[in-house]
Amino acid sequence: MCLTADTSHTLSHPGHDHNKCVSEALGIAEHLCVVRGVQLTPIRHQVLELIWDSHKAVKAYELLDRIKPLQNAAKPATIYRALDFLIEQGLIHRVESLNAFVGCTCSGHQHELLLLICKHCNEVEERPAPKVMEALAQEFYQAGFLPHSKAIEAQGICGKCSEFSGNQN
Amino acid sequence: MCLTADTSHTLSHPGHDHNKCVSEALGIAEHLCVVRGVQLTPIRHQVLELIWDSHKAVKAYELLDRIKPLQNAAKPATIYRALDFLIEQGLIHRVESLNAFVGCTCSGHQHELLLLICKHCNEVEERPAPKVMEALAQEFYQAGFLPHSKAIEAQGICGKCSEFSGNQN
DNA sequence: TAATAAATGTTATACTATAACATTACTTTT
DNA sequence: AAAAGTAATGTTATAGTATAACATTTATTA
Repeated sequence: MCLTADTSHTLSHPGHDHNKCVSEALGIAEHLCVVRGVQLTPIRHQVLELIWDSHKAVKAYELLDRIKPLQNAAKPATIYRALDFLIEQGLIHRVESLNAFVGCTCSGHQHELLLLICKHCNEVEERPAPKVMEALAQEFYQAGFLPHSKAIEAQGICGKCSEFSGNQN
Repeated sequence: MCLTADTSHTLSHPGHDHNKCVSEALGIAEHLCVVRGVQLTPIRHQVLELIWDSHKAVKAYELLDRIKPLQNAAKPATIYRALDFLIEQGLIHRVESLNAFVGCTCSGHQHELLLLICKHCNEVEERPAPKVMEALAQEFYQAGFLPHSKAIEAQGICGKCSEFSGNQN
């Protein structure tokens, strides 16, 4: 996980075993919560699982609809509280330019990454992008700016989708 | 304008003449619209002026409230249409992490910049950050990603504010 | 067990944004 | 100048995103 160039685990490539993605992500989440002494309650676990249903960014109200069969009493606050928790713990990202949420494959490591958002397949790829982060740090220093949080997002067409449209369209 | 390290025109420093900021920004906007053959109508001009009232990011409904004395019939669509136009023309930025809008000091030059958002004074500083952009381009290339638009934002404490809190608190 | 803190339930509401269609104003063509 | 077409605005309604505030329940600690 978190290798700069190898995206085999972060995007749903043809040969990609998504069950493995999910079980890895949930396993790491469970472990981190135990270590940190915070509670990955059933609701929080379910929301995380629903987010990990795909590599696409998911909307809060979509999660609400999808959790209702499991949690009859679910209301917006139910979802937003779970999302707040998961973000705090670095288990998911908020995609600012979409008002949506996506699972984090680097939980426990670096928290702020470059997010590549494909407009075609809607999947979001995380990249640690160390050179970008370094250049940003320099820029902050020059500006005398003390960063608390970053959002570095690009929308466009991912490699997979541009291959298809390039070759077949 | 658009100098990497000189922020004298982009942030309201003590010795900052904001009238000059505004008249420059409006002058450039008027000129660009003429050159491009697009209409900077009274509503669009007023919205741009309201945004330039400060270097802070402004919310759409705040603009709506503030334009009502001038445009009695103003409704949400009035504002959002004007905002869409101004963004298209590169005259303002949408700050994704705030759902808010800020004047662009680099209109006509580079459109996608690093935005430094101060949580204390709420001002937004634009920086071209060429090294960041270069590193991003490399990263896109490595990922096989074709970017259409970027949002590169940091929230934190700006130089001005950290000086004050550092020295006086 | 009592006290405290954490999480969830519940109602209400605030805030952000767009769709859809009517009307007006401006341009271009005839 | 009249007609046709395009761009901008008016207007109503509604969809979508998010939080506040207070009640209740569950878990933790003293």
